[in-house]
Amino acid sequence: MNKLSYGLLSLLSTEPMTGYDLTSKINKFWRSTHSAIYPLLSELEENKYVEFILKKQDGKPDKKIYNLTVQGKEFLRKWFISETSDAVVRDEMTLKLYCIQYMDTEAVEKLLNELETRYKKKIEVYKNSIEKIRLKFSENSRGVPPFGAYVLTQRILNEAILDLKWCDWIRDVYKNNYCNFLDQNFKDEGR
Amino acid sequence: MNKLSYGLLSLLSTEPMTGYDLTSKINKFWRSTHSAIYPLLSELEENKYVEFILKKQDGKPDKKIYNLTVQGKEFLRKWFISETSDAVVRDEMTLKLYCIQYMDTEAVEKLLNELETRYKKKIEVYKNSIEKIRLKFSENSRGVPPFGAYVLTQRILNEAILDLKWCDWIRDVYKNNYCNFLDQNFKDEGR
DNA sequence: TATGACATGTAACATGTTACATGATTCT
DNA sequence: AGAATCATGTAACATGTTACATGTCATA
Repeated sequence: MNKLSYGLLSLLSTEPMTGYDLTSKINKFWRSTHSAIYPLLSELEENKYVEFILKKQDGKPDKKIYNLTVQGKEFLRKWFISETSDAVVRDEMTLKLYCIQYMDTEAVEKLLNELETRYKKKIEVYKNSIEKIRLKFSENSRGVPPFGAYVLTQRILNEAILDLKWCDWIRDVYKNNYCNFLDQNFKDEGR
Repeated sequence: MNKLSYGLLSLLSTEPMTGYDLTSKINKFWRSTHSAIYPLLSELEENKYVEFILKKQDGKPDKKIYNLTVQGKEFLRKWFISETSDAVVRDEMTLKLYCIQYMDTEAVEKLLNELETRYKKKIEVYKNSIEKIRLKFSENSRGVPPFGAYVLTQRILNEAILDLKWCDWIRDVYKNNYCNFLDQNFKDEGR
């Protein structure tokens, strides 16, 4: 089983959704595209872990609203308590920073500015996401509270805030002639 | 060009290395395996971005010690100042946490314990890595100081420390009957 | 009038992982 | 005695990305 398939079941445990919805929701936590998701949904359906009801629309293609089956729920539970595999992280930024001392100051400045802009934007986006979850839940308290999405969004926000501080730290150490960088510890004062 | 290829050039900018060395070093920041790296190294060599000298050994296969060429250095610089693509993150843990409110307390406890153990171990490992960099540099000050590896290692350590606090926070909110989770903000007191 | 959201799907290509293959030396 | 480290490589398979394909409606 593809890990992404479990992810789809996981999202469907909170509410019935279309492949389109799944694509946009899962992308906040797990990089993927609709081209990967639609075939997996078909496979899950063949294996009777999900089923869908067709909702006819005009103008747009008909919607397939997927839902977990009983087998899907059992399957989800088994996976949940099974061993969790390590995170796969591939961030081009890290590859670039590895050769930072090989590059001239101008190039380094450019990269650090790019990173800071990125993290600032991320912080804004995910702060808004949390606000949205808050609002949605206080508006209509029926339905299951999106606890999973909430804690995961909070994690991404935490990380982005920390990364921004880290950028600042790098700039400091770099400016202080990084040859004595070992004397300059990272200090996180919290928030 | 494959991103990983740039990563190999980036590592080689700090010192000449074998494919074996590259595999172990890059894996701290970018998930990959030797089966992907060796073919890319051959490709880089064909394109004259790297060259190697053969070091004969007995018992073990001969070593190929790779080094950047002038073209490789130019190529590295161009990449460094080009736009950086977004990080690809795929962490099974996040997929599991999404359906946390769907699972029973026992299963949730099991997962949170697993995560905490993992983060604690990571913190230890990367604290040691930083110590090693420190020691290595204070011992022999010849050679380029590994500034890139240092700041990247620090970042991973930061993240693991934060994730551990985050786990703690989740447990708190979860125990307090997570239905009113929206009143419970994550607070990072720093360290 | 062009872009983006909605909505589903396939095909071609690129990339990544696991297993196969070999084999000495050192540590537990 | 068995596992880990060193050291390189290939083959088969799994997975992921980009481009192709279609078409309406709302917004800028």
